[in-house]
This record gives sequence, structure tokens and C-alpha cells, in this order.
Amino acid sequence: MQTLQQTPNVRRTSERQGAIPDALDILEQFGSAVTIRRSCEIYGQGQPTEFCWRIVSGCARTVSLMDDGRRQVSEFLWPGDVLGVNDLDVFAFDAEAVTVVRLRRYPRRMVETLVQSHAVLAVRLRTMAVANLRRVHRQIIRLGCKTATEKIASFLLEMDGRSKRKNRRFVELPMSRTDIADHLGMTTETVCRVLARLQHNGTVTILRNGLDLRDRVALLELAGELRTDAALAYR
Amino acid sequence: MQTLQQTPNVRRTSERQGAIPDALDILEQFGSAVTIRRSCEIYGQGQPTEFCWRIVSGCARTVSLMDDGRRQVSEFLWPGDVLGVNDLDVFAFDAEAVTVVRLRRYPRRMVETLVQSHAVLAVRLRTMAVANLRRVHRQIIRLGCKTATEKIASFLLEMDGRSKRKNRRFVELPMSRTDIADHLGMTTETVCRVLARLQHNGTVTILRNGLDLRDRVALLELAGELRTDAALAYR
DNA sequence: CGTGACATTGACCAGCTTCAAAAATCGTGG
DNA sequence: CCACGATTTTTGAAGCTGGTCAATGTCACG
Repeated sequence: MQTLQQTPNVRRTSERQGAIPDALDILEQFGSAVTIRRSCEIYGQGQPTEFCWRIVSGCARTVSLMDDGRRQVSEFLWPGDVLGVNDLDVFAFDAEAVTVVRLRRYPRRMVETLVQSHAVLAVRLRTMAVANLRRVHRQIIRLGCKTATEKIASFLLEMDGRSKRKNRRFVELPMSRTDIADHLGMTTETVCRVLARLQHNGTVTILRNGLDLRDRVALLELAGELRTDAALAYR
Repeated sequence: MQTLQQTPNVRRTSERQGAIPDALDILEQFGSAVTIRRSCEIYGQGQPTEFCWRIVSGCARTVSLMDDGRRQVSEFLWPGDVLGVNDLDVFAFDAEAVTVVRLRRYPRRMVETLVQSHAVLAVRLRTMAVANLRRVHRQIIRLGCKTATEKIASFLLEMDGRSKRKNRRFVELPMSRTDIADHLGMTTETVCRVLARLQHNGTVTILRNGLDLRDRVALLELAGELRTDAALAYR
């Protein structure tokens, strides 16, 4: 179900990002490259937390599945995001590949050890954990007190904010409509209908694998986040 | 709006809990006692994170308020829970007292310093952060893929699991129906109706300031969490 | 004992879901 | 490269859960 690949040459994060050094580089020499095929499992809920991962390329999702088939997609993960560091003994949910995902895999025990000796690394991991917590809380607000349209608008802005290319109007949406629905607590049909309406009134244009944000201001209004500083949170 | 009290004698957490030592004791000598009156603010969203707190007694809530009046109660906090440690520069939301709340307040800078030298403390804080993250994810599942009845049932079990007295059937609910509604993404009316129905079919008995869980198994079934190990998560 | 906040109940309504089916897209093999 | 089957997306019609609005009941506190 999944393909493992060892890369001969270890390239550091900071090299990839230019000349900026990254605390995560401390881990690099203990990492190995892993590639997971589209819609395959990265790890499963309940499994012991032997490893953790950092996404190099592609998109992943964390999923909770209930026995009657209902599904909750907690979050989508992008290059730079880490997976499985905020679980103690066993993983709290499944992680799956939305697209083909290239990962760097690190032994958890090694990370825990290095954190003891490298304060920069500890700080970096904590910062990421806090950022994760904030995203999760935006998600709670989305689920708890927003209408279908507001959810979609807010979600699109979130996805836009997380992508690397800031200036482009194109938002990549590699996940299925069902993924989006299960993420926002609605049905695929409603997701489609809302997107169709947004396209109809000229706010977005639906494209293959994503869409074009024609009117970002309208989206901010629809998301109900114009006045709040939440609008500035998607950085 | 809020009353500050200095306690002359500093009592340690471990003494209170019996003879078990607690890593949080390291902080005790730098803490001061604070008391916040019912429905008053503990801290506000956007304020610099000068302090953090640990609840000694009472119940608190974290709240996000939107400009049109909609409200999201992210979580309820109980004795032993910490407040404001998972925010970096400024607080992400408001924290308010549900009942009169007695707190221990610590300077954030002091905590950050002590964490550097005391690994036990760092581990303890991290464990609490992870526990918090798990609770938040159960909340996301509640909001994302549960019906009104399931939400209430699941919420009652969560509250039951968080209370100290395990054997008692009484669940303390010091928060208002509106608080519960804003926590579960529904209206006060629906909360009332669901509770009324649960009382009608003998699952619970509504009492002042809480209720009596007459049939915990029925609640687990209603919460849709019998098969899942989520049922065991409320420890 | 009165007053105001909160809880409860009822009637009606709307947004979203459900069910069903057509259209588009993807992937695969000839 | 194209054809075909499978999957996903989209659209439509009908139904239901939960929301809205309004009125009444209950409790705490001065």
C-alpha cells in the first residue's frame, strides 16, 4: 500500500528555504525519506508513536472515523507541517495522503532526546504546536457558529493563507469535495452547491484541482471575519 | 470587576492532592492567589501574555466572540487545569469565570525560565498541552459530525469524566444553558428540549446546578461512542 | 414579595440533508 | 491516443432536524 524510498543525499531544510537556518535542521541527519501514495495511510489511530514526520511535498489529512461511517477530517497538512509529534503514547487519529506525499521520517525517541539538549528545537516544536492549536480553534469556530457559506468562505481563506504562493489568486484544493465536507461538518452536496453559488456571483472560478479567488474581499465578508482580527490571522 | 487576594501561606499542589509530588510545585513559590467573581474576565483576547494561571477551585470558560454577537465557548476548565500557557505573544481568546474561581497566577516569564532548567516541569506542561489537544479534537468531532442529542450525551459524559468524584452519578453543570449551547454549536432552546427528552425517557434527572446520570450506558449509546475507544477516553 | 435573569415549552419556518440521477472527470488498458 | 468503466462532481426535488420567535414558568436575590 505504501512505497518507501531512501534518498542517498540528505538535503537540509534551511538549504531548501534559502540561507535561513531552521531549528528542524538538527533532526535532519536522523531522518529518512518516505513517500506515501495518494489516499494511503501514513499512520493509524492507536498505533504506538514510534515515528514522527515532516511533510516535504504534497498534502495530507488527519481523519477520525466513527463506526457508522461518519468521518471527521480534523485538518489538512502542507509542506513544512509536522505529523505525529503531539501524540504521547499512541496516535490519536489516522493520517492519510491526500496527494502523493513526500515525507521526512524521524524516530520519536531521537526527537525527544534532541529536544532535551537543543532548546532551539524545543522552542520551534512548541511554536508549531501553538500554531496548530490556533488553527484548531479557528476550525472550532467554523464548525460551531458558521453557516455553510461562511464555512466555505472561511475555509478557502484558510487554504489560501497556508499556501506558499501569496500573490497568486489560485488556491490549490487537492482534496475531494467529500474531504472538504467532512472537514467542515456538511455534505458534499452542500459544498458543491455553495461553490456553485460563489462561482455564479463571480466570487470564485472553479478550476481543476482548485479555484481562482476573484474577489477576496467578498470572501472575507462572507466568512464573517472582516472586523475581527481573525481576518489577519491567515498569514 | 475582579478581586485580588494574597494568601499569606503558600500551600503546595502535592500537599493538597495528598503525598504525590507534582512538577507544578516548582512554580508554587512564584505564584500568587487570585479570585475572580462569577462571569468576570480572567484575561482578554489580544492582551499580552504576562501571566498564566492554574485553577484551584471553580469553573472557567474560554470564549471567542464575533462582532454579530455569535459566541463560541471553546472549553470549560476545572480545578487543576491551566490557563494561558498555550498562547505565545497575546491571548487567543477570552477567559471568564463561570462560577467564582480561585486561581494561582504565575508570571509567564518565570514559567518560561523554569521550564529551561526543570525538565520535569517541561514534560508536565507538554503532557497537559497534549491532553488539551485531545479534548479539543473530541470537541471537533462533537461539532463536526454529531446530532443535537449526540452532542449533549457526549458533552455530559465529558463533564462527568472531568469531575473529581468518579463514583457519584451527579454531574455538576455550573454553566448556563446558553454556555452549553454556545459550546456545542446549538441554541439554548435545543439544549433544553434535548435535556427534557433525556429526562422524559429516564436517562437523566435534571437538578439544580447539574443533573443525575441515571443511565450512563444509554448515554454512551446516544453519544455514538460505544464501540469506539472514545468511550474509554473520558478518564 | 417583587423583580430580573434564566429555563422551558410551543408553533412555525428555513437551511441543510437525504435520496436520486445526470454530468464530468479520472484512470486504465487495448 | 482513444475508449470505456469507475469514481467524483454537480444538480434537482422532497423531507427533517434544528433554528427562530414568542410566551410562560422558575429561581435567586435584594
